[in-house]
Amino acid sequence: MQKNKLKNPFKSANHKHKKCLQTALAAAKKHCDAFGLRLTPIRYRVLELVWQNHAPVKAYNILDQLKLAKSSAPPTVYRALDFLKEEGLVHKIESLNAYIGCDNPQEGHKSQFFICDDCGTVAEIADPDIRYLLRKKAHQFGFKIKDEMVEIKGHCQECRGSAE
Amino acid sequence: MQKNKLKNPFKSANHKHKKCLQTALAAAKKHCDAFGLRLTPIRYRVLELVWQNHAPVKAYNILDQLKLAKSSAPPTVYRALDFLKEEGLVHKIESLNAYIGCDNPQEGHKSQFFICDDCGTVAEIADPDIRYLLRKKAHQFGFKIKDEMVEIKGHCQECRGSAE
DNA sequence: AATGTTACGTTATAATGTAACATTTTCCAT
DNA sequence: ATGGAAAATGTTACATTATAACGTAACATT
Ligand SMILES: [Zn+2]
Ligand SMILES: [Zn+2]
Ligand SMILES: [Zn+2]
Ligand SMILES: [Zn+2]
Repeated sequence: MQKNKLKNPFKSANHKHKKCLQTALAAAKKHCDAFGLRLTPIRYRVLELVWQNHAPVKAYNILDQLKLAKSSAPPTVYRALDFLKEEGLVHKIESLNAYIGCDNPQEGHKSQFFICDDCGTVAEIADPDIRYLLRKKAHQFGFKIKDEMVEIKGHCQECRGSAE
Repeated sequence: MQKNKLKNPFKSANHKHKKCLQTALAAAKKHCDAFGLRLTPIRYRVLELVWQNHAPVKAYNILDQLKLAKSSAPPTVYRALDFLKEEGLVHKIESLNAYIGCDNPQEGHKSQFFICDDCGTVAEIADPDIRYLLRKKAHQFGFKIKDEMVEIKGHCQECRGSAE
């Protein structure tokens, strides 16, 4: 197993989040342009709302915020989320029924999530060692992997520090 | 990384499932006896229904089957499931919102699940290599793991064989 | 018997997610 | 440019999953 260097994927509490948001929105535009996909106003707005921070956002929370501008119904949100998921621009955190923006849409969509139970922040990593090991294990009993969900709950470094 | 031998954790389609059921129920009784816990008729019945096969069972499916005997409501099922989860006798498959009996309640409750999209069968493994790797990765950025969800979707050996 | 504790019953409702169909907008070939 | 197909959105209704709140029953301890 090779050494894959891993810097802390958690964002510090005082990072400049506006930059995260802008980067994500720009990357989404670029992605959709490149593939001839339509990042419509609704989709763009939903993506923006998913990216309001690094904690997962619930579909009905997004819906409430859409309603502030104009009357909307659940399918509006779920359609936009489905599109964004499909394109790897957001991920669903299954254990929370909530959605989070993808850091790195271009590099494939199989990631692992570390979720801080204290601050709610989620860190996404796409670690080749983990994926390799899962594939190796699956191979041992003839299982062919199509999709992977790895969601790890616990306490992030910042929250552990401040808890003492 | 040591070699952990891994036999196929999937049950073949024609295995003697009555035995799985009996073993699980006996293990549950033993566990509850040992810890002074009450495996009441409702809890026992719900466990039995969770174990009707090796595919995850939905709460409202269990509820429907309880209703055949007597009028029941959602809290009845969810309370029983909560108890059984707490004791590691069943697991919730988060990506399916469904429940499955635990093969091996005594050895801790952190497992990985391999889910066949074709036959619905779920295999549970408790692989130390996977857990070790996740802990190692988490440690690299100061994350303290409290809970782990690893749910892998794909096609089991039997279904792959018959698909050709 | 009185008390505390755990489990269960019951009703209502919250939270999450889809089906189905009508309407509008966009795209693109003529 | 323009008509028709395809894609996206609007709208209503509904399905599914889960919990809150409150009361009662069963069981154990004193
Ligand atoms: Zn940020
Ligand atoms: Zn934290
Ligand atoms: Zn079996
Ligand atoms: Zn299968």
